[in-house]
Amino acid sequence: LVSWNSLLNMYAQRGELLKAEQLFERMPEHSLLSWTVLLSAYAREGRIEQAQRVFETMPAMDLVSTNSMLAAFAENGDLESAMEIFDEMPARSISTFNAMLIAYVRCGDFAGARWFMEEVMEERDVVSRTTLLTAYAERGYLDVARCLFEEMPNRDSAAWNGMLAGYAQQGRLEEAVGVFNAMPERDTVAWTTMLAAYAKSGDLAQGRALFESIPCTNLVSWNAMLSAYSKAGLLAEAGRLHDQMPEHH
RNA sequence: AUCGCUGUAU
Repeated sequence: LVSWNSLLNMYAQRGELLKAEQLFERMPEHSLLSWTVLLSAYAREGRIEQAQRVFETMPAMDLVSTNSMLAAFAENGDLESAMEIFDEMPARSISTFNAMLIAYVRCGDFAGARWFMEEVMEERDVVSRTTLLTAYAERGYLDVARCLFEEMPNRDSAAWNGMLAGYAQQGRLEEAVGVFNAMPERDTVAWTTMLAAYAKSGDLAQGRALFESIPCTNLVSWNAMLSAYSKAGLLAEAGRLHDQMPEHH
């Protein structure tokens, strides 16, 4: 059953809904976990009604499955439905609270999000703070984002990447470079974000140089480089690069 | 002891 579930989860992660559905039906038995994976598969594709149907059909629910349903509403900006679930939960975890934070920021309710984090949540973690950080950064409140970043007791790669992306997306190349250089370690997300920052500023040469030095590329980093060329109208260069893309990407 | 839930890149 464990291996059925892992395969099911693999399809779910990739968004291969049909395969996930077929596998789910073919499985010899379903554990609570199988149901939860199916629910998340629908949620990830934005099929809220179907996720909800699974949620109602499931023979049992636990904290994780309820969190998944809550997260689905949250991602969709349905604060009301999210709250309804939240209020009725017999037990909550940090993921529960963090999902609620998403519900607030997806609604654009920043004051609500802050209030929730500071007054309602009994504990906050790096995920909670990064959620707020990126929400502010996306809206251009980079100084607020920076404050949240500075005040983090600990920063993981997503926190660093979130701050980096904030500057990158707002076209603040200098600050982006500053963050990038200050990072204790850089994963592919960080490299790709920095590449996108150069591309956005029109510095394709720097972008390309950076791209060449990425230790471990993936489809996203290739897409970033390719679309940088395309957007600049350098279709020939894009085509040349495209042909060099490794098969496994 | 990474089979499921929350934050970051195109």
